[in-house]
Amino acid sequence: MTEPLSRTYDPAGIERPLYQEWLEAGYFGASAEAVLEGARDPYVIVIPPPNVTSVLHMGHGLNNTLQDLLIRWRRMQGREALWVPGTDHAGIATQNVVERQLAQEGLTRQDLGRDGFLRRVWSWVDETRPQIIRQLQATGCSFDLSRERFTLEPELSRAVREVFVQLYEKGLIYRGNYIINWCPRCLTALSNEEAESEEVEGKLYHLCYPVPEPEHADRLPQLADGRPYVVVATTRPETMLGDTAVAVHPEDERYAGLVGRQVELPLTGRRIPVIEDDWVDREFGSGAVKVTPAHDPNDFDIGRRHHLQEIDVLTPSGTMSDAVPPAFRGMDRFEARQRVVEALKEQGLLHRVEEYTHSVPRCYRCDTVVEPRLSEQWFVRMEPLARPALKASREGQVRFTPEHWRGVYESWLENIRDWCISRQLWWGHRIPVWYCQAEGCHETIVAREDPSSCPGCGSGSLEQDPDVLDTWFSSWLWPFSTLGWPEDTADLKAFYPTHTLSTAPEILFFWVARMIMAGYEFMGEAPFRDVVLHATVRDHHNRKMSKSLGNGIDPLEVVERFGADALRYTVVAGAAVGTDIQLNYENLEEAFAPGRNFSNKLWNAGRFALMNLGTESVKRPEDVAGELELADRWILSRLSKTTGRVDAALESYRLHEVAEALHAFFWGEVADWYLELIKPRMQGEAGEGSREAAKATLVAVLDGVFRLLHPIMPFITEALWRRLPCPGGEARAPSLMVASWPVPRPEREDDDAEAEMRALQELISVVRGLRSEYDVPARAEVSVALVDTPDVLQAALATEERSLRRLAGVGVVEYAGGGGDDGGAPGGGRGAGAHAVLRSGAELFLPLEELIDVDRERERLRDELGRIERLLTSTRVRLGSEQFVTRAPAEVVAREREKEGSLADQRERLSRKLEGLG
RNA sequence: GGUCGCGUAGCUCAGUUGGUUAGAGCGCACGGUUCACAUCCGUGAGGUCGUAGGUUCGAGUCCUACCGCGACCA
Repeated sequence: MTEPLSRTYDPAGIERPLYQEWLEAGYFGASAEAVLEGARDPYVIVIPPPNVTSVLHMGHGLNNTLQDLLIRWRRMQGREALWVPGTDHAGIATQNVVERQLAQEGLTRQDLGRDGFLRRVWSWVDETRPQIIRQLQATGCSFDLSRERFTLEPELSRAVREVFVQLYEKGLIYRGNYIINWCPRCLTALSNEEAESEEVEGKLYHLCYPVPEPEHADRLPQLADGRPYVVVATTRPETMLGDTAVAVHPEDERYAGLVGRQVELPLTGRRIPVIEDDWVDREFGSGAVKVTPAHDPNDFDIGRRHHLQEIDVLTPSGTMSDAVPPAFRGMDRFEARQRVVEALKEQGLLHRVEEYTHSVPRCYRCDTVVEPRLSEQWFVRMEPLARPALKASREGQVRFTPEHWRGVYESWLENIRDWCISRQLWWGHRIPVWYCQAEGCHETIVAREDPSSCPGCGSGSLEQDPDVLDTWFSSWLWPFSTLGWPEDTADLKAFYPTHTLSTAPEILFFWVARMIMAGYEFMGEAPFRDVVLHATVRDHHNRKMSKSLGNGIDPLEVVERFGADALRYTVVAGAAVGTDIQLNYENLEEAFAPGRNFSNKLWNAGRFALMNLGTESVKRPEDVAGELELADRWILSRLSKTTGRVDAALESYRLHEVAEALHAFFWGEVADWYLELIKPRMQGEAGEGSREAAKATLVAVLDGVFRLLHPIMPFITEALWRRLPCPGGEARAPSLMVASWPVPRPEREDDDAEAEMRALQELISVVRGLRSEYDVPARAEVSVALVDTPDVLQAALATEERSLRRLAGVGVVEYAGGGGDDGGAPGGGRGAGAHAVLRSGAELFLPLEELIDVDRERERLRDELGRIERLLTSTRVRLGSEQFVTRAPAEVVAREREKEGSLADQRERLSRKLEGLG
């Protein structure tokens, strides 16, 4: 690709061919041999596998940009960089999507049967998987496609089965009847993490349970018919049909006589015991609690402690079961709620109803209200797995960015609960458990290979557990299953443990914590060193982007309209550590303006530079050291310092700072100043030596800044970089992707040059400001007179006076020694004009006889004087304090004294000028 | 209810261990287009850094309380 650069920036035109070229050149691939032979240090990231259900959203756009940035940076540093791509089978979500498709054809999954349904899902997934990879590629992802993985492929399924069997054999997997979260729409159990709580304004119903033996209840209130009663409160009145006790605190005197007696459970004709349990909060409501062991986790615990009956009043689809009185059977749970309340009211047993804000758990895949429900499921005992994962964080083997997530992670592990891993779905890893069907044999077989007969009785009549495993039960193995585990592969040896995991904070528990546990359990060490929790992408109303709100942004549309580089730059620059990123989905032009504008600037400035450089050979700055001018020394110094800053920011994952530093350098220094300063030199107006020095410097600077920018904006930088002339005809890497990462060059850092340039920039800016202030016509030249020009500025002007003329529209420049009577207005400046005092101390006068408004000038100078005086006062107050002088570091005091001197001088000069105006 | 985070320019946000005259992008206003770029150039307006105390020679930065917002866990 070396045809001439197009006049306007055309992202599609450069991105597609470049990506193809990189792919074919094999730059994305990593070699295990290179690592095992000790030739290179590995740097490894495994992708958080996108769900096969989803088209890419901006969360992916952001996260994969961050990963690609890190991978490209480390690759350029010479590390053997491996980024493992892949996708996740996403059990519930995928099954839901395909079932919805079937529904449109009037079919259910039962119509197709298990095998037929799975074939259908596979054929759909076979389309979406490559689609997702293609979408990621469009954003420039440089992952190693030869290592692409899918959680449900045979190799990874083998890892899942191995893990299940190992944990079962260690006694860490068990099956039992416990309270789980049940989605009545998906008809499956969910883990606690999959039931997402949402605050709602609901109601708290206070119900009356009559006490049939009044002699023990003299402290209780009485119903109209004289019966005493106990009040219990609930947000789910329909569950009262499954109550099997009322619990009170053992030390609650109000109910002392009642413990061990019974109360009537309304509507059911049942009587239930009053029990005592420490768990009850005496302060909450009446202090008495209804206990529904089959439908509430806390009640379940109480129930087990007191051996209470567990009555399941719901069917799997959320209707009332046969365990309730006939009047309610078959009724939907929410209708039953109303009917129970009405019935209680009729009987005078509804004490009161209060507005109440509480949280309601919903299914994270379909948003249906989840029911806590007693059910027989498979669980992982988590406490032993959590211990090393907790230690890893406490001792720093695993680090979090931003750091505060560490606390969130640790507190989750400290209060870990067992993990319900069975799902009543078809799409997923089938649980490797078989039950012997032979008469009298109750053998349960857990096996790596499908068994053909029962090891207990020899019967061939085996039935496999119909359920599948939680999707996360495969995802938690991802960092090593993708590398070939349980085989002891070269990849595993070379690339495990990985280095950085970048993901969204919302899956810290679901995924990150469990991966760390699995890493220690099966590999003996953490799966990665650094966990980067990135920003959440929100819309301009600060709402999370979601499909249901319709406020999402399609990254592909952004890539098509503005380019992958623009997308990447925008999200990197927008996502500061620890903050969210806001993007307006209704106005993509505005939302992606930062990246779009910067891409365009890079293109145009780069194209301009290349045009000027032409095709002649160039030298290295070191080869023309004697010819380097102020601007050259300055920009080389700035490049070195920017390189150091970018490096430090990358090392500590302050990625937005990388973008910011490079934007400020390229646009604010290279394009706005350096390119402007060297325009005449490039034309040869200052002689051949000057031209060569400018060219050598320009090439060195562009080479450096393109390398530094490449991880963020790989396409534009590559397109421009490969057209740069090679200094001294040296060989250059075939692609910027595999060019070396720049290091700071301390020998090029030049504080004098920087100070001189600062003085020159200030002068030019002030002249421009005064021109603008007094509406000097754009093309009119002004004269300037300078008094008491300090050395730095003098030095700058000695070589750059022509730049002052050109960049500030200045004709005549006069210098004067200052002091004396002609004070603020030397030489031709005796008439009216604009005055300024520079920070460096120089006085500036612009004769503007026709344009000047003396009153306005006076006011302007007074404002400036006021500002300087305020600063001077605060500086003097500080310096006047002996405490400050003695206690503050000498360096700070010196700086303060210097400031005082400069401010006092500025004040002096400004007041003289004011007096001069009369 | 518990834990944590956040309140800096009209908007979105930087501001690394307390120490240059508090910054950027977007937006806005004014001026500018023959030769890199109007996705641009130049200039400018706009901030008592949520409120009140405290620690300190010195606080946007540390501490406490309060107000407002958010997240996670119950």
